[in-house]
Amino acid sequence: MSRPAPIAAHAALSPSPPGRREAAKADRRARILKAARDLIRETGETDLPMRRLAERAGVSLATTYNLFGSKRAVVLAVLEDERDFARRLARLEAPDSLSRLFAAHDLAFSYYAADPDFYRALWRTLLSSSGADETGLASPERIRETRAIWLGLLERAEADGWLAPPVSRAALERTLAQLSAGTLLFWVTGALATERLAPSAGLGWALVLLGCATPAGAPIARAAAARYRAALRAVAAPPDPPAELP
Amino acid sequence: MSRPAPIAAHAALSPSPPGRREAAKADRRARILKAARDLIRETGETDLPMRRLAERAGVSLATTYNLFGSKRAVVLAVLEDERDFARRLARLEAPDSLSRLFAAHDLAFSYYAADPDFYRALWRTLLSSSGADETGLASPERIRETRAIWLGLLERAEADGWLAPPVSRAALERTLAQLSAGTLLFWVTGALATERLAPSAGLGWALVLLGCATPAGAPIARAAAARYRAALRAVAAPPDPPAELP
DNA sequence: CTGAAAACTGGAACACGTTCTAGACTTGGG
DNA sequence: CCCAAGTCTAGAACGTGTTCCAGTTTTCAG
Repeated sequence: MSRPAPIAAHAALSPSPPGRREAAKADRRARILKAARDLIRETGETDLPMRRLAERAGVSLATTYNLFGSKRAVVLAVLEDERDFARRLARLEAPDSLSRLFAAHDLAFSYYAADPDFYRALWRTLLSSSGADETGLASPERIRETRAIWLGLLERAEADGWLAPPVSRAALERTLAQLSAGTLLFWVTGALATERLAPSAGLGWALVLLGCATPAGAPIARAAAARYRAALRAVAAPPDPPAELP
Repeated sequence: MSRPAPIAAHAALSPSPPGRREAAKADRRARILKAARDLIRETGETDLPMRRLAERAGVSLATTYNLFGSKRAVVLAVLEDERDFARRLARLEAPDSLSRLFAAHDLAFSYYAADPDFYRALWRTLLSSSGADETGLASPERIRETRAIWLGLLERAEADGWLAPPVSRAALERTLAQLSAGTLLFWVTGALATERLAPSAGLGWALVLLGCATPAGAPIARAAAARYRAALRAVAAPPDPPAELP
């Protein structure tokens, strides 16, 4: 009647039943993910067709749909595998907890600048099939995990006396997330050049945090805003409003 | 089997070449747009299939692709037809030019609250095909037009001494646009309930504008933030796990 | 009035995501 | 060792958006 529930991401970690069957399954999963990464990296802008993906992974098309439930799930898994944000954040140094917030932001967006075509293709595919099921833009675990990271950074900056937001910390985090998402959306749809992506998002963050800063924190936020503005000015070329009307 | 000939009644609206050919073309365009509106409104969540759209409009499938270039273009035209934002903005009253900015924001988002399913389906379709060509999320004219409106409102608030942004007015406008887009994206992907859409976006605006406010303007922005926060609290139940990006 | 250009029409075709079925294979328990 | 359950495979099928073609109708110009 119904397809067996797709295996949860990172299921290969469960150590309980080593069984040969599970091992083979995990291997197939890994092969599919690798094939997806390679295909996107090779074809650049093209979005990976499922049939070619299965062929490349040495696996049947039906198997791909058995292991992941949809193309969306494959891309999501690739995207979540690709980033070790938490680890790199841990060894990130900053003069104070407010600057650390901006440093974390820069780190988060550095991935896109490092491999724009790859991530653009990924996000494009993700957006293209966002309406099918009710799933959002990331897996629930990843969302919870990421939120916790940002909330922790905000809490620290607040405790250190840099921030005194007029709204709840959760609401502030949400605003920052929406700002990032919107900037990313502009970038994915071609309304924002890659070199302007991180500064543009950072400028938004600086303005929001400036609105939440204590008198002590305000200069730091203002300095961040100035820094991002300078970065934007350095690539001042008009960000090509997409051409149409033939 | 012959289809009734296209009616050419009172088609003398176009100024330059009234020609019967152009009139018939415009009539077909209008029929297609009306069919699209009706189909989305009826089927709700379903995205309109092009074949049924053509059939409903009494037009061949090929004709639809001749007049609009793609499904995306049809949806875009529907979306831009549906809104008379500029006109309603003109007769919008507010105690001061900063409050007027918030009132304009509320007006912009009121459309979505009034007909959520319709607009959600529209945006979903728009996002689904955003990667095909290089076009962004709106037509260039519409983008220019809308930007001009917001820039005008910001300029007025600045001239009246409510705002003193540490960045250019254009950058501020861009930040607000990205914030709105991100909030809208969360809503479209189901990460944000309809009742929380406008307050959530408004809260972001309030925080950003608070960061750009003069001492005179700060209380107004803070009051707006409090108002949006109250609205959010009124529908406090977090309906679904929030999506998050970076 | 006549011919040519323009626009529309029906229909086939392609590539895609997704689902389904029937058969073949592997694995693990008895 | 053997069998039942689980899994994979090949392939067809459906509904998409989009393109293309041949044939027909409609309009406009001379």
